Amino acid sequence: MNLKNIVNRYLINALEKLNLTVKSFDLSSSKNPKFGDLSTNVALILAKQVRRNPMEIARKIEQAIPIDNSILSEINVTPPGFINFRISPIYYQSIVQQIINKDKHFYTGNIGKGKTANVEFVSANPTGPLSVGHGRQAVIGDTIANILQWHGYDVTREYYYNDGGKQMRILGESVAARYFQELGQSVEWSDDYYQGDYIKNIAKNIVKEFGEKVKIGDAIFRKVAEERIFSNIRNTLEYIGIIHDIFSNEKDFIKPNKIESLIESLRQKGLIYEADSATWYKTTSLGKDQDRVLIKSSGEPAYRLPDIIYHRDKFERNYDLLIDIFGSDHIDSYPDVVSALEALGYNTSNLRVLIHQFVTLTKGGEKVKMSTRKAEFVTLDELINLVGKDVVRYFFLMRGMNTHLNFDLELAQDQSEKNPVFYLQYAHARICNIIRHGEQHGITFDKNYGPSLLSHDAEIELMKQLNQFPEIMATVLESLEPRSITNYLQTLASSFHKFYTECHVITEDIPLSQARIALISATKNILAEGLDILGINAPKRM
RNA sequence: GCCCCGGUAGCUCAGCUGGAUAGAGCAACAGCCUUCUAAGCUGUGGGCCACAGGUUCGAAUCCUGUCCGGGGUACCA
Repeated sequence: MNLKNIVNRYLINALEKLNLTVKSFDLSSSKNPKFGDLSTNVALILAKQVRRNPMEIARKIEQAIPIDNSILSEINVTPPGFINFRISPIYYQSIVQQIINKDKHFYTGNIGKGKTANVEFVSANPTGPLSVGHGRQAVIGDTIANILQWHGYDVTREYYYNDGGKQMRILGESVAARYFQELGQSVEWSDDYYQGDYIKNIAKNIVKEFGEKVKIGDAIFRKVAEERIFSNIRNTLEYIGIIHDIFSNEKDFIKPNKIESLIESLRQKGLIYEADSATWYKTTSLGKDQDRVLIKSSGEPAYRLPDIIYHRDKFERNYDLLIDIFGSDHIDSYPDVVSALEALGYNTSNLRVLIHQFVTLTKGGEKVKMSTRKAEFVTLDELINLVGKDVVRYFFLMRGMNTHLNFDLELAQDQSEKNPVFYLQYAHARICNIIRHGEQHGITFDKNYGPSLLSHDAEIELMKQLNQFPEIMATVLESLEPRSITNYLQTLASSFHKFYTECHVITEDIPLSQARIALISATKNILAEGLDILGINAPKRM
């Protein structure tokens, strides 16, 4: 059981003894160590209810809590009515043992045990290489999947794409145009065409593989382009450690019978009408300011339609938790998908849609506009080559997904050398080095070490941080914001570096050395565990 | 117009399910390596938490309004 639960129980017992009831109260780590380790506002909340002085109530509660020296060393009350708990070093010392003994509490959660989850992310159509913008979503999605796995979920990583739409047609035409240019023929060039060099390369390859006799409108242009681009996308994803379990193709969801059945279901709810020879979804009756087209007058489905069918399919697959990760361009359309699913009778409370803001790229202070079609973008590959996989992942994870991430390319490399990710990795490598050093001097880990020898301020502080890990993981499962993990690992690493400068591990004092080896081993385990969740390497040497 | 996000140190950002003195990194300045990795540690300077109201014992955090910035608002996906 974790520390908070233990103290919480003390409080509840005390309240019962005093015949006090309260709906909810806060028990959290004290921001200022002066006040102890944990503080609660329960007396302040109660004061309002019973109309009495909060200090008076706090003192009563304080007296009703027994001091158990293995956990609590002190309780005190401070104005305006906080009750503060100081935790016994004995408790923190026991944390190190738990971590070393691989206590499950530190290595896995049980909330998702026996449950399934699906995380849909990236979902870029194969019209060009992944950009830096896609990278943010890719890394966030993969890490959220890791977080769910840590909590016991059986996670499916899914990539949804569309290779049948207008954009793909233009892609094929763009390649064809380059192909004929390559053969020295003059072709009509449209501004709509994709302009990146990768298009030229694909065209050159078609010349090489299929010769010079491919005709205008041949399906080969699009087919080869899609294959090439898709394999490139997969390589890029693999490059930063991401592997999807399922690739879902829109084609499988726009079959006539599926479309008809969906339209009919919605029509029965009075949400469908025809106008201007198109089929409309009456989003105004669901609070939107305008209705949306589901089937264009040409008879083709508009993109919302397959999205709805696709999501219905995911619901039918009966996951316990569905997560969609979209860029902010979806902000307006996903509520329509959700409302349609609700209208169809699905319980959307187990669907979580996470919207992240786009990456704003600047080059020497000037904004770089990103457009796949105009080939104005920086590819994810280029970025990874520039700064490395670990930095890319960390960079995208350390900021909240609601921030408009500002990324200056000229500073990217510069910043990477001072990047906080090295701070974490360095802590891990340093520990490995100390352990090696100990081995060279015949001082190794001994499970009969004396935990009570760990009593230096820097040691206590480090143990306190270790104790936080499961709690951080629990809050991240709620918020689905990986940045809490990066923030936590920073403070953990900081506590370790401080410990390192103040306490020598390998010394002539063998018992103390062994106790400290236990402490740094536990620290190493948690650092590695955290980095693993982030998909970042924990190096043994740097 | 409508919707979503943001506005915290010179810069990039934490902190935001309300708590006690607002933090980190970078940049600037001053220190610390004859013993485990200086990619580290210690210290100094730097803030009307955009602005104005409100709720509260208590607001950077919640509510309302204003201003500024980013994005979205297609019978493109």
